[in-house]
Amino acid sequence: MKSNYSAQRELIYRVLASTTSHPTAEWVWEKCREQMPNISKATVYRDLAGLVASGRAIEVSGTFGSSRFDARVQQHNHMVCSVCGAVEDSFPSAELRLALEHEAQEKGYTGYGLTFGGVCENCRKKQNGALAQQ
Amino acid sequence: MKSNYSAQRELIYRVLASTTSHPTAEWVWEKCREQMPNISKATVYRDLAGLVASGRAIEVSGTFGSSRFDARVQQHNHMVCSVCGAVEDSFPSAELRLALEHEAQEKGYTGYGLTFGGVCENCRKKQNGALAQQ
DNA sequence: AAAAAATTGAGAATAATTCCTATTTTCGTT
DNA sequence: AACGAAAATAGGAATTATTCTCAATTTTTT
Repeated sequence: MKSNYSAQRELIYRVLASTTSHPTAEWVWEKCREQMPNISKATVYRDLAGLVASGRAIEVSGTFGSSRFDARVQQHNHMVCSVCGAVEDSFPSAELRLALEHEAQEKGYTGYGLTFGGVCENCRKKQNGALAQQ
Repeated sequence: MKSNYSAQRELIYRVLASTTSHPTAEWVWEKCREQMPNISKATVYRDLAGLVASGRAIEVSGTFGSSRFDARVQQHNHMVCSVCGAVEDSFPSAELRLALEHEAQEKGYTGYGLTFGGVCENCRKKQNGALAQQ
């Protein structure tokens, strides 16, 4: 039975769960080292990614390798394909846009970025193909 | 009069504005080189940042140096301070949360990340202090 | 056209993250 | 409680993304 246990993984989770400060991987590593002096940085990165993949943690405003730019500054949202990383535009319903603007105004924020996760059409096709072959 | 002009800056903007593909800085650089073979990568990074700063472009789902993690996986949003980069939690109104979930379901998305931009309390205090001194 | 200011190119430097692989740990089986 | 296969780790090298430095060039002002 695959239990996925290791002392490192548990420590990393405990450290992350002990704070609400949205720490970086580096910070988690430093904290972990206080209790396990030669835990490797690679392990921290690997296990944090695993926690995210398994839904036990989230990555705030995920980066996808490099920054992406867009000259169309009118407000619109994005969808990042969780399979291939492609970024697509996503245009919100009027209802959603109003709710977002209302929230921002109410709380004194100056702007927002909304990024949905999903699977792009290309990858969806491939997945269906793969499923059909099994 | 500061016109902020340079042939490189204009080319970089034209290249960015010519696509809807949310390119990386690297991609913009490659495209620019087709027309200006020894434009420097540093210039592209610098000028893209300038375009973002001046509102002529946006950075999709902004990264702030390093990835940030959070073990509290219940849905909540974030606010990134545009002055110091601090990440705070932001809890949406019921209205907004419903609108977001509705949109995601409607479009077949699997999740979303909403990050507001703003100025955290700390920096707001400092700004006010700075203003008062002028 | 000269002086001043702003911007650039090129590569070095830094930062963040991933890769490599020999070694160690885990865990079901004996 | 030892065995062995599979999974995970440490540590450092490698890679990737981005920023920095500064002399040279371009643009703007005079």
